[in-house]
Order: sequence, then C-alpha cells, then structure tokens
Amino acid sequence: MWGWVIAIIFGGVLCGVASSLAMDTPEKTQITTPLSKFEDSPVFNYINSLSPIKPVKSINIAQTFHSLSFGSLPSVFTSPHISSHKETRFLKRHNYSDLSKPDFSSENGNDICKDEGVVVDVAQLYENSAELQENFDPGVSIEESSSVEPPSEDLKFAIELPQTLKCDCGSPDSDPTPRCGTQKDTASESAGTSASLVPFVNKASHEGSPEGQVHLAGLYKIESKQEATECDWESLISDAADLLIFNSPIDAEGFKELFQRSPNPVVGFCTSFNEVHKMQIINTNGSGEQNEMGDPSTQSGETIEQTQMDTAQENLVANEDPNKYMIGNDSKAVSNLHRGMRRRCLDFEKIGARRKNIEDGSSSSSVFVQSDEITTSKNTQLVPVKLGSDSSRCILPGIGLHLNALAINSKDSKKIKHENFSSSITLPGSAPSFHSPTTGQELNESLALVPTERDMDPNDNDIPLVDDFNQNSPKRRGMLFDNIFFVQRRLEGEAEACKRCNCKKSKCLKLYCECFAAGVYCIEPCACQDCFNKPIHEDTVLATRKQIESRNPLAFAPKVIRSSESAPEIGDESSKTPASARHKRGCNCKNQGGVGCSINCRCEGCKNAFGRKDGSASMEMEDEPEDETEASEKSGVDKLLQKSEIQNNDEQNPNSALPTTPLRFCRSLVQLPFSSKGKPPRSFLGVGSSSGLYTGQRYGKPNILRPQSKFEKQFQNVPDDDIPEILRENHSPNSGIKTSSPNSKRVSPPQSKIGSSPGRRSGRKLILQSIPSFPSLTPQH
DNA sequence: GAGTTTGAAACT
DNA sequence: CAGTTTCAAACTC
Repeated sequence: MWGWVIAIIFGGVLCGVASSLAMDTPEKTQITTPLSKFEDSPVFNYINSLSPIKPVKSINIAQTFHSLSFGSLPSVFTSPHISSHKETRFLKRHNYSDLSKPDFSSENGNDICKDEGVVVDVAQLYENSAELQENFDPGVSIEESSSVEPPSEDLKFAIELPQTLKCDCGSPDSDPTPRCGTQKDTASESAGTSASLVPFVNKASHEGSPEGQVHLAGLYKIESKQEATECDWESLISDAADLLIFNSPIDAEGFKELFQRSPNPVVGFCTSFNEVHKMQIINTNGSGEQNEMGDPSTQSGETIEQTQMDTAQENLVANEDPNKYMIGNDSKAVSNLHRGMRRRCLDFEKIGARRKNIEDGSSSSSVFVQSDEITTSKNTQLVPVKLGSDSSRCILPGIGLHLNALAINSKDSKKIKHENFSSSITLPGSAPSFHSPTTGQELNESLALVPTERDMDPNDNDIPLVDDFNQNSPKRRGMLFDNIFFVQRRLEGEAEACKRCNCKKSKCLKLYCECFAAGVYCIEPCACQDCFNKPIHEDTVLATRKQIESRNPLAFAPKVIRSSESAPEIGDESSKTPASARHKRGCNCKNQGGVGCSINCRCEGCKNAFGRKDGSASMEMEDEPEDETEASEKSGVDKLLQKSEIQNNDEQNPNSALPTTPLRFCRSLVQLPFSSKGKPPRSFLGVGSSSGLYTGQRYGKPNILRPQSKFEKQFQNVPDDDIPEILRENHSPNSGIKTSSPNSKRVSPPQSKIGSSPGRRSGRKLILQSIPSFPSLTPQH
C-alpha cells in the first residue's frame, strides 16, 4: 500500500504538471525531464513492482514523426484534419513499423500515450512537414506528439476513453463526478480511485505486449485491441489543446476556453470529450462503413466501448457539475472542441438519421451537430445524390484538409464557405448558427476536418498511401490536389445543380462524362446509358480514375483558370476583363468564347473575345462593337472588379483586415458576361467539369453564371498554379508556402510581368497571406 | 427530339 | 508531339 500511496502522490504531481500544461504555461517544455527522471527513479520502479501492471517504456511518439518519412508536402496542403481513415491506416502502419525500431522508446520517459490515433492525428497535423519539429521546442514536440486527440479516432475512443471512464465510473467510489481520468483529482481522493489510475501512469501499453494486452483485456475487455495504450491523461489533454491548435486556431480556442473556464479543466475536457465521443458513436453506429475504413482493431471492441461510453455518458449527465458540459456554458468552446475532434465517423448516407438527431438534439449542440452534418455531407464519397429541385440535397463533396490548409485562416474563405453552405445546405434549426461568423469558421474547419475523399475511400485500398506519402509520390500529391480542385469545384458549383450527363458510349468512365470528370457519381437525372459511374461500381470508377490520372495527373485538374492571375502572359488589360478565365492547358478550339485563351492554346485564328492566345485578349472586345447589354455588363463588372481588388488589398494587409463578413464576398462577386441566353459558352462549362475526384464528393455543376467570389478565385488560383509545382519531386516542404507561386504556372510566359498587374498581385498576395496565417504549419523561418 | 456543330478526350 | 478518332455537350431547327 505504501507504494500505492506514493503512486497516488506522484499521480497528483503529474496531474498538477499536466494541468499546468493544459493551461498552456511555459512549463510545458519542462515537464518531460522530471517525468523522465521520475520514471527511471527507484521509487517509480518500486511502484511498478507493486503494481500488477507492468510498466513499459513510454514511447516517444515524437520520434515516430521523425521516423515517418513523410513526403515533403508543402505546408499549404498539410491539413491537421486530414485524418481520414485511410490515412489513419497508413499512418498506423507507420506506427507499427516504428514500434519495432529500437529508438522508438522514449528517452523522455514521459507517460506517453502511445496511441495510434495520436500518431495519426499528429502525423497528419504535421503531415510531411519537416518544420513541425522546428515550430515547437523539443519538449513541446514531445508533449504534442504524446498527446492524443482522443475523439478523432475510434481506436482512441475504444481504448483510451474507456480507460478513463473506467477510472471514473468504475471506481469503487462510484463518484458520479466525471473525473475522466483526472489523476490530479482522483489520486488525492482515494486510493481505490488512484488504483484505477495506475494503468494510466504505469500500465504498459506497449503494442503487442502480452502484458499490456492482458491488462487491457482485463480492464476493458478489449482483447482485440492490441494497441494498448498507456496514457498520461493529463498530458494528453493538455496536449490535445495544442494539437487542436494545429487543427485550427478555433479549435485551440475551444480547448483553451474549456480549460480556462472550468475550474477543473480536465473534467470539462473529459466531459466534452465524452460528448464528442458520444456523437461519434452515433455516427459510427450509423455507418458500418466506418469500421471498414478504420482500423480493424477498433471494430471488435467498439460495441463494448460504446456501451461503456453510454454508461459514462449517463453518469456524466447525472452529474450536475456545471463545468461538465461545456456546451451549456460555452457552446462555442464545445463546438470548437467537437469540431476539432470530430473528424471521422461521418457516414454521409446516414445524414438523414443524424439530421433527425440534430432536430431532436438539444439546441446547445445544434451548432456542433450542424457542423457535423455539413462535414458529413462533404465527407461522403461518390454518394449518389438526387439532383434537381432540391438543391439542398445535392451532396457536397468532401474536401480535404487542403482546403483548410489553404484557407484556414482566410477570413474570406470562411465567409465564402459560409455563403456556399448556406446556399446549398439546409439544415433544420441550424440556420442561426450558420449565419454566424463563428459558424462560418466552423464550416470552414469542418471542411478541413473532413478526410479527403480518397483517403476516406474504403475501396481505394490499392493506393499505396504510405508509400506515396513517404516517397513524396506525385501521385499522392496529385490526389491531394485533386481534393483541392474538388473544393474549388465545389465552391464554384455548389449553388448549382449537380452534374448530369448523357453519356452513351463512354459508360461515364471517361472524361467525356461530366459527372466522372467532376468526380461525382451519376445520378438519376443523368440520361447516361450503361453507366458505370455509380456507387455500385465504385471500384471500377476508382480504378478508371486512377488509370486516367496515371496517364495524366492533371486529367482532373481544372482546365480553365479563372482569374486575372491565370493569364500572366496577357496584358493587364485582359486580366481585368470580366472573363479573365484562361485555358490552363491550352485549347484546340477554333472559335471559342467565354474563356480567354492563353499562350498555351493551340487554337486557330483565335478570336476569343475574352482573351486571345496572343495576349490581345479583351482588346478585341473593346475594339469590336459590343451590344449595349454586354458593354454595360462589362462596365459593371469592372466596377466589381475594382471593388474586388480593393478587398484584395484589404486582405493583403492583415492588419487592416476588416471584420470579415459574408457580405464582403458578395461585393466581390463578378458576373461573367455570357452572351446568348445567359448561358456560358460551351467551352466555358468545362471550367468546372474537370476536377473533382472521386473523392466522392458531390458537388454541383460549376456555376458559370454564378458570380465568382474573390475567395473562389483564390481557390482556383492556388490549385491551378500549384499543381505543376506540387507534382515536382523537388518540391520542398517550404516551397509550398513560399509559393505555390502562381507565377510559376505553366501558362505563364517567362516574360510575364509578375506582380505588375495590380489585380494579379493582389490575388497572389491573398494566397500567400492566407497560407502563412496558418500558425502552426507555417514555417517561421 | 433529331441533326449538326464544336471542342475536348482518347487513341494511334 | 501531331494527327485522327471518339465522344458528349451545345446548338440549331
């Protein structure tokens, strides 16, 4: 018993330190050393000897990241929330492989929660970012890496959370208060409770370790979960906040708020955590697919874990602790927290069910649920959607984290998303949240949280994600960019009806097919024949897509760049033209309008009024007589463009950035002049036709007529410009941020006046700023 | 709705 | 890379 008392004391000390970490104090970096000493100390050993649980050297997950030879993807595309099941898997594989490595064990001796999920999340947070270690001092990095973002992974929930709950609810005290593994609290209260805490501190969680398995099995009946985890829950929580910082500033806020507002941050966190988990359980239950995508190990114990969670939830609900449910007190914080945690279990097909839950759910979680809903809708892959009258039902394709990376801090991005979602998604009772700025951010982050379609695609197993990532595979990058494109597309055509095709011979498995090219499944409105572009043939679709991509990595990339930046070779005058869209890859058209031709175009006798291949572009429009309607339209557009430029300037200067509101986007809307019948030229429709990906995302047709917001322009520009660079092997991690230089776009001629054009410059700055604003991922050097 | 035109995708 | 064929969307009637 003496040993137990000591253990309790130490637990309290650890908790105190951890809590200080949770408060984001400078001490964070110092904790590792004491812990290391502690773990190696004779006392610790003695305690371990007393404990039935065999201690295992904690594993330094931070090294895992090091060991993970992630590809040097540009930080721009590193999304904290990329955590898709698929990537989770491959990251897990990394983890497993790393476990065998001798140097894997932690030198710091921290009670590191060696959870796969942690690896996944963190790894994805730092995804291939070489700078990740530089952004944080070693101690912090360790903490970060050791920290777990429990809700993000089923496995984590299955293992860690149950442990926590076990400690709380299963303790002899039966104390209804959700301790949530708060060693600080429980340790000082009773030995019985502390005993339950022991596993957290000492319990060996070495993966594959028989002892660890046995203990876990005994405690939680998770026999199949080989990834036993030992976790310093305190550090875990404290780190979780930091982790969310990577996910998004908002998430970090949520965590901080949770911790700061609650006298017992841990409790609040755990409670919120439970809440999140609860929601995830709902989602998970709703979708059997989830398990397929997730680690198989999570499946076996899921039911049990769920039951435990339910019990825990009941206990938590019974508890009147105001701090317990942060939703009530601080819905924002909770929603943020949830947002940061909720990254999976999004079964789009279950939207209806969850929507019902939303409706039935308490108002306190409406925002969160709403966000979840949105995320889910985007998360769905290749889900057939009914088009037509009910635009709201048009499933929005999931975006990847890349969107987040691109625009996570872009206020405009938030606004645009807000706008788009508002227009395209109708969530009962969610309207208020939707229109709030916070909601916009949530939406944005929700987007970011959504795993990429490919990553999520359970059938896309043949894609060597691990290898791709490690090898900086262009393919992988291409996939990432596809997601970006998809986002772009979605943003473009979100408000519009979903695509439909009339393919007869292509079986909708070629780029001829608008749906296929857009990365969406054909649906009922399609008049296609022998269509294979359906969920039933998902494998075929994916295989075909991959084949096409293998032939041409840019096959699904946008064919047309819309924005002044897209045509560097064209004079400033042309760049200011309403239809500044340009053929990115060049066209072969002979009589095209709507989309300005670029120097790459092979068109004959180009008379493109919107930009000729020779760069004379809009000059022709000016020279040639135009009908009044068109002329007036143009002038109006110019004015709009001026406004847009002004706004861009505002964005360029973060300091002067006005409070971003959705209205700002509206101001920058540009109506593209299309002559006949208000329809865009046929060729122009191609703008949105390509892209997508079977990211399974369903997005509407490119809304050519729809005014293009500045933000959309931004999105378009980034991917278009970045594709070639990203695909380059020598793309350094930093290069992503440095550039993604729009000027390096293929279309641009060497002599292009880079930056000479105000419009272009502004747009470019917009991109550059938005990226660096990503605090954690942006290289500070 | 059938036929034509058009331009991109696919193929050679 | 260029030329040709195939294809589907846009357009015309």
